[in-house]
Amino acid sequence: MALQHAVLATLLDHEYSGYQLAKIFDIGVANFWHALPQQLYAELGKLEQAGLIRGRRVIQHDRPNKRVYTVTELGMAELERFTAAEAKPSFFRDDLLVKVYAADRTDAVTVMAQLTERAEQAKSKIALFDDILMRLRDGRDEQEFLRHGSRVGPYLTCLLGRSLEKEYHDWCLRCAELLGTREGVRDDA
Amino acid sequence: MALQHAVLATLLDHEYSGYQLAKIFDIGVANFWHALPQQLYAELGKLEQAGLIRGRRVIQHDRPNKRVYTVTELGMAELERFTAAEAKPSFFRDDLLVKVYAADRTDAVTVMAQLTERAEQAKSKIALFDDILMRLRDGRDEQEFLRHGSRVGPYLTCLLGRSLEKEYHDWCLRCAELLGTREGVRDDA
DNA sequence: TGAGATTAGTCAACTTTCTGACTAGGAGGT
DNA sequence: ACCTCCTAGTCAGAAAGTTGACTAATCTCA
Repeated sequence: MALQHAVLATLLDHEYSGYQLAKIFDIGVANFWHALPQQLYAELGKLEQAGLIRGRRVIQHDRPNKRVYTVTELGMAELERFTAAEAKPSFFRDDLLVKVYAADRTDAVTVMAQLTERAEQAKSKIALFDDILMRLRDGRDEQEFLRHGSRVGPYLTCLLGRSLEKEYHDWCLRCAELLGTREGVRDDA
Repeated sequence: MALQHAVLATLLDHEYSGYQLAKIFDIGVANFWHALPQQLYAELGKLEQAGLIRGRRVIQHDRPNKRVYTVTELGMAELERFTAAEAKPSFFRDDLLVKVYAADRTDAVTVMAQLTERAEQAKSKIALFDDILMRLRDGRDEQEFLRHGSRVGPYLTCLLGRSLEKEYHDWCLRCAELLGTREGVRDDA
């Protein structure tokens, strides 16, 4: 179970409330994990009970009060234990891939449409990553920042997210085009 | 739930037994999905009950008998329905990313070791993909095969798998090197 | 002849994740 | 005054995925 560790890692930079975490894990800006609000609230409860994070009530006057969390010493120790432990094999799951796999037996035209749409989404995600990367660099040169910046972890994971999204984008367009030419061929027959 | 559809898509090319599917979904040669044997046997049971696949007992003399499955008309209809329906957002989960995210607060040396090891794994996975791609092409030129081959779906998903693995590989090495130079910097201090 | 690997499949218990409905206060517009 | 959106969080139940132990036949090698 590593949602726990993903939460701990996120809380390294900032104190966040469940609601804020929910947004981070929802859009997947964090990019390496995804979770629903309900899961996060539950996880925060368990983490606090276990003493890995500490919650603090924040009174707000313009909106409902909230509870924000920070990582404790124990939490840091747990993160270190996790880092040293063997990683579970990563996995990637995607409906669209299943559709492409079957595309020449189902409906290639529908799949093409979904591929081009997904390419668009990938494009805006790349733009979002570029935005985040720029903000993390905060004016510094990338080489300089990576060598001497104090917190490069989030930058590195963002770089990977961007690369993968770029590959995915190009692949979508290539597939869509290809399925198009094949459809064309079939129409001739 | 799309394990169901991943199974249907896999059975398009061949009839397979639960045991064979388990191996395909285990190593993730299928690459777009992963599942344990227990899940697959359960899923095959449900799919057959629902009439989406049909099982056939195969008597073997050199080893235990088995039951192999093929997609029915109803199953094809379901795949088409799935193809037309909206795709769930894809996701990618990875312990190593969580570790890198936190690396400059935990143990960069351990993470570096894991990055180089993972790079090696990515390399052999790429080799495996190249192998599969070559077998799918079966001597034909890629352009030619993609334009006129009868079954390009599996080839296309394999191409994506290869691209993503390549990016992941390069990123691992880049991160490991970078964390190394930073560690060096810290040692000087 | 016997041990160990491979093929083939099953059962039960558990954890994790997802679906959907719900409370509650304040902000902003009409 | 009302309606809707946003912030903040909770609860219950179902589905999906994981862990671990188990049966049973056949093949290989010593």
